[in-house]
Amino acid sequence: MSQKLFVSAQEVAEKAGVSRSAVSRTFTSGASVSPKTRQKVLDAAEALGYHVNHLARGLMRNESGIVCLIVSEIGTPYRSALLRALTQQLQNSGKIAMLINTDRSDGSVDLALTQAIRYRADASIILSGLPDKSITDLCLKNGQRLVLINRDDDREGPLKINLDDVEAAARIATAFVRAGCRKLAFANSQAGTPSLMAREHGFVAAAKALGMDVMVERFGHTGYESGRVVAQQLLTRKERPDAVFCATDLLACGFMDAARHQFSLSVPDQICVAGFDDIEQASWTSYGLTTFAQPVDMIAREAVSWLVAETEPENHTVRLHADLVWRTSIRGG
Amino acid sequence: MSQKLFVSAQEVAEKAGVSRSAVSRTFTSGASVSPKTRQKVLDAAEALGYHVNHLARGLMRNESGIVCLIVSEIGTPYRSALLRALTQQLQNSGKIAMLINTDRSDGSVDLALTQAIRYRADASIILSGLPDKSITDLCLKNGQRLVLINRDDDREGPLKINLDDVEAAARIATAFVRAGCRKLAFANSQAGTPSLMAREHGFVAAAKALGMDVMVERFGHTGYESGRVVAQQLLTRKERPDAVFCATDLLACGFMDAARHQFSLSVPDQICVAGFDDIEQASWTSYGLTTFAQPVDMIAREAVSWLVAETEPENHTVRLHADLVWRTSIRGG
DNA sequence: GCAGCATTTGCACACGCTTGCAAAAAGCGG
DNA sequence: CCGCTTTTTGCAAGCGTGTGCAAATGCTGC
Repeated sequence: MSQKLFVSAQEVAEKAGVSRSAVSRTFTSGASVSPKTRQKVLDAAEALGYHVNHLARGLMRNESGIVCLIVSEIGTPYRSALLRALTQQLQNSGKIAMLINTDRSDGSVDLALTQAIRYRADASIILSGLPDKSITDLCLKNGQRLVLINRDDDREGPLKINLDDVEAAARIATAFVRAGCRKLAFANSQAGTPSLMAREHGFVAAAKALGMDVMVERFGHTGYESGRVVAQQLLTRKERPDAVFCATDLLACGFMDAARHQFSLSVPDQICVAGFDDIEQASWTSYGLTTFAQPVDMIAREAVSWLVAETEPENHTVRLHADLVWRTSIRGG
Repeated sequence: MSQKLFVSAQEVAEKAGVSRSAVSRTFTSGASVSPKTRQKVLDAAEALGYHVNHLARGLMRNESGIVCLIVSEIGTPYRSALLRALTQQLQNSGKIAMLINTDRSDGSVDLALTQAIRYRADASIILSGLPDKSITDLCLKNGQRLVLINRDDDREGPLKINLDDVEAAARIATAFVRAGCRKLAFANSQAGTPSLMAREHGFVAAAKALGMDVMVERFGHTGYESGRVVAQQLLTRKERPDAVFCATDLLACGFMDAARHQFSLSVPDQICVAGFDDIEQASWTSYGLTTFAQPVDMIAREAVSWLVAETEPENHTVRLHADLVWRTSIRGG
C-alpha cells in the first residue's frame, strides 16, 4: 500500500519555515497571525495540498461540525425534498450532513443515534421514527442537540417542529362542504404517525362540527399503492363518498388514479380529492391536486438556525403553517 | 455551559478497574482481551453511557469510515432512489454516508470534494457534476477512492459505473419502428451530461441505421416542466412526430401530460412515448410509461463493494445493463 | 537609543483513541 | 513444583489539531 498519508500541519510548517502553531492559527478564524507569515503558510499549504484534518479539529474543539439526518423512505418525494432543503441550510451554516437510512428494521433509529454519538455529531435531525427515551437523554446529556420534524413528541429538550395539521384538516373540510360535497371520507395509511393521525382526527372532528360523518379507511404504508387500495375499499362501498381527504399526496395520487381509471369517476366533478405535502407530482397536469404545502425551506431554516445558535434558545417547539395550494381536484374555488 | 463532555475510555477504565488499553481493546474487533475483563468493561461502559469516539479512532487508524456522497437535485425521484440504495449498502458495510448537496453553483463539486478531504473520508461517490482533474488527483494521491456514477469520464483511478445507453437507445428505436411509427423524435434537456447525450446520439444513430431521421429538441433542466416545453416545440411542428424517446422519465411525464391534455393526443394510439430511469411515477396508472430501469441496487452494490475492497481491484470501469420495462406507452408488445 | 506597549510566535500540553512492546499472568506437560 | 509456551495486560508513544502562557518581536513617542 503506497498510502502516502495526508500532509499534516507539521510538514506545512517546515516548508514555510514557521512553527506548527502558526499554520494552525492561519486556519483558525480569529487567531493572531501576522499577514506575512499567514501568506507564507498559505503558499506552503497550497503547494503541498494541505487540508485541515477535521477529525482532529473536532477532537480538540469538541465540536465536529457534523449534523446527523435520520431518515427513512429517502426515495419518497416529500422526504427527499426536505433532505435537499436541510443539506442546503446546513452547508450554508458551515455544517455538514451525515445521512442515516433507517429503512431496515425498527429500533434502527436508536442505532442511528448511536452512530451520531460515535461521530460526536453536534446535533441530529430526526425525520422519521421516534428514538428511545434513554437514547434521547444520552444525546442531550452530552450536549448534542436534537430536532424532531413532524414527530409531535412531548418530551423536553429537543426542538419540535410541527405543522398545523388539525387546522388544515378543518379548512379542507369546509372547502369540501362549500363545493357541495356531502359524503366525506379520509384515506390514511396504517403508519399511524402523529401527524397523519392529527390530520385524520382533525378532519373527523371538523366534519362532525359541520354535522357529518366521515368514512375512514387505512391501509399499508404511506405510498401510491396504498392510495389505490384505499380507493378500492372506499369506492366499492354502498354509499360512495363524494370527497376524500388523503393523508398525503402520494396516497392522493394513487387514489385519483384508481378513481379515474378503474372506477371511471371524474375528478372533481364526481368526486373531490385533496392531499397533503404538495410534492412535485401534485402540480403535474395529470393530477392538479389541491393540497397543503409543507414549508420545507422554512422547516429547514428553523431547524438549522436553532442548531447553530450560540445559546440554547428557550422555545422548544415551533408550529408552522401549511398553505393551501388550490388546484383543480376540488370543485369551485 | 454545562457541557458535561462525553465520557472517555479513561473513565470507563477506572470504573471497571482495568487499564485504558483494556477498554480500547474491548471495542476493537480482533484484539486480545480475556472474557472476564471484557465483561467488566462492557458493564462499566453500559453504566456510564460510553461510546467510542470515531473521530479519535479515525485519526489513529487513518480510516474514518466516512464515505462522501456528492449529489445535486436530491429531490428528484431517480437521484433520491439512488441515494437510498447507496446509504443502505454503505451501512451494510459498516460505512457511513456524508451527504453534500451541490445544487448551488458549479465548481461546488470541487468544494464538496474538499470537504470530503477535510473529514478524511475513505471515499467519495459522485452522482452529478464532474470534479477538476487537480482535485481528483489530490483524492487519489491521499488514498481516497472515487466512484463516478453515470459520468462517463475517461480519467484513470476512479471507478466508473455506466449504463449501456446507446444499446438501450437502439432497442427503443426498433421498438418504435415495430409499433409502426415513422416519424421519430428525441426529447432532451440542455444539461448535456454524457449519459443524456449518449442516449440522444445512440437513438439518432440507430434511427439512421433503420433509414429514418430524428427530430431532436432540447430545453432547460432535466425535469417535468422541460418535458412540457419540449412537447410544445415538437408537437407544433408541421410534421408532428408519432414516437418520442425522452432522455429521462421526468421529461417523459411532462411530455405525455402536454401531449394528452394540451394537444389532446392519445398515448399510445396517436403517439408513442418512452423514457429512461424507471422512476416510481413511470409505473403510475396515469403514465404507464415504457422505460429503461436504472439498476440502482446493482449500482450501489458495485460501488460499495469496490470501495470496501481490501486490495484495489484492477477493473476500473463497470458497464451495467438497463432493462426495458414494457408498459403501455408504446403500441403492441 | 530606550522605556512602554501591543502584537506575534513558539513551546508544550491536551483531546481520545490505537497499538507495538515487554512484563505479568495463565496454562500445561512432566 | 518447574520450565516452557501462550495469552492477557499495562505502559507509553504516537495520530493531527487547538490554545494558554510566556518569551520574543515590532512599533510608538520621547
